[in-house]
Amino acid sequence: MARDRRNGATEPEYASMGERLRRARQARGLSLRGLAEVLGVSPSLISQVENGRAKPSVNTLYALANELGISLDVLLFMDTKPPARGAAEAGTADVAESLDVGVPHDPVQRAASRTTIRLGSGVVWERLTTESIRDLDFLHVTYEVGGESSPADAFQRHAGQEWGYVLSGTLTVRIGFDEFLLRPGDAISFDSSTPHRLFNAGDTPVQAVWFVLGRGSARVAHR
Amino acid sequence: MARDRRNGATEPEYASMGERLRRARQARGLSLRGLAEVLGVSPSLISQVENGRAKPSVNTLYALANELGISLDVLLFMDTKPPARGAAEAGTADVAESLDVGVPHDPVQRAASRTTIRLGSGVVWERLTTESIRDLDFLHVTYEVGGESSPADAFQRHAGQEWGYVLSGTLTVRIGFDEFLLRPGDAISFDSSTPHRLFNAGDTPVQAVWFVLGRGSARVAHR
DNA sequence: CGCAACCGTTCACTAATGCTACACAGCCGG
DNA sequence: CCGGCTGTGTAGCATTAGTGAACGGTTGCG
Repeated sequence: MARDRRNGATEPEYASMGERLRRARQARGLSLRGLAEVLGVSPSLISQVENGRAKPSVNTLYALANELGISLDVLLFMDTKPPARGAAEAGTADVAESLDVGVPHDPVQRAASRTTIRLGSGVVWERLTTESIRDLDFLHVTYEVGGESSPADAFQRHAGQEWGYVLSGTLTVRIGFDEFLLRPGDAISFDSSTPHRLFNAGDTPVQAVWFVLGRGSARVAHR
Repeated sequence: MARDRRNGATEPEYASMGERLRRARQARGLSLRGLAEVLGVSPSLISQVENGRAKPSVNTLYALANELGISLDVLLFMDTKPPARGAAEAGTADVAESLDVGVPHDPVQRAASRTTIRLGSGVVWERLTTESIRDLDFLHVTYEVGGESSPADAFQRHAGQEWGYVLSGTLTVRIGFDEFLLRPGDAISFDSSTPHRLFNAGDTPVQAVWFVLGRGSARVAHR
């Protein structure tokens, strides 16, 4: 009979799912009873689910994911998912842990009063934080028409990872041997150690929000 | 005042979920009975699920998604269906798009195909990365008019730090006892362990890019 | 030191429902 | 007419998701 599965598990691993749920809940500072009341279920149910002793219904699982803002896919498929490459797994946890240095006095950086750096080749960086932070850049970037992060024959390569979101214009990104065209609303994330080059091949300026992590040190030391 | 917290609001739309399932199955050329046998369930169950007459258990839903290679997020969260961009043929294009969820190693997250999570209180999260990453969220956030990250009397509090950039609308941010009004172009960064609450007190939706780091890593000390 | 108010965990019971079995209607080629 | 395929409804049973009360462990206050 074809009853047994060839593709391995047909059943989610409720144990690890419970752990992920627990961590998500605790990260939100929610108590077991508090979350239970919001969802309209009993606290014991959530406890049992988190400990893998009970399997929630789709309704409650949905509500759970919804309330905690967590993806159902990572919740259920985490173990069977293909491994992430590059930017994904590359020690973001370490970076995050060592980042607790320094909380800015003024959290708000107004659009009008940004610190601006004009780079040579048609690129403008505007800092989106009120003070500079070690190993972290939160930037508003403008690529003038023809602007480029580096000459056509020279690629950037540095430590860290970066994430970008294009506000307007069309930004061309080369990462390794791959080339991507980012239009407004598109986002990108990649490991900065992969040679990359960003330029504006369009006919309107490109504006984007950029987030660079761990640029300074080879690998942010932890602990 | 928050909306009804108890029941109702947090429930997947089984009707549209059934439609997506049906199209995914048909796109694979699977008959109802054929799929049923592979999964080890009865054909009538699948028929009922596809017609929204029955709610599957987590087990069968998982097996279903697994076998059809479809994402649980697009399956359950109703508004995850991205509008086809320049689609040639309606039916097949839709199905094809919803089926290629497993695109691996793509650094680019297109605006049209973001994974979307609709939170209860007028807040929509759209993931700006192609895969979910531990301890890191890169998000496009929408606060509907009156939308709020948490009820007026409940503040968020979790591990990590976050950075935000407002694209449009006016976002009110309360951090501890301070309140800030963010207009388009303004940015903010703060420690997530400080109680905070974000809401849209304006009369237009707020759109923002958000970056959260280390949400799941360390647990916040409890008082 | 109580005492209270939280926290999460356990366990037996039951109300709810996921699922099956079976019968049914429609369509096609022989 | 078949025999085989498609998907559909219904009745009912077996499973289980969910409850509520009790438990032990911390924390903080008077």
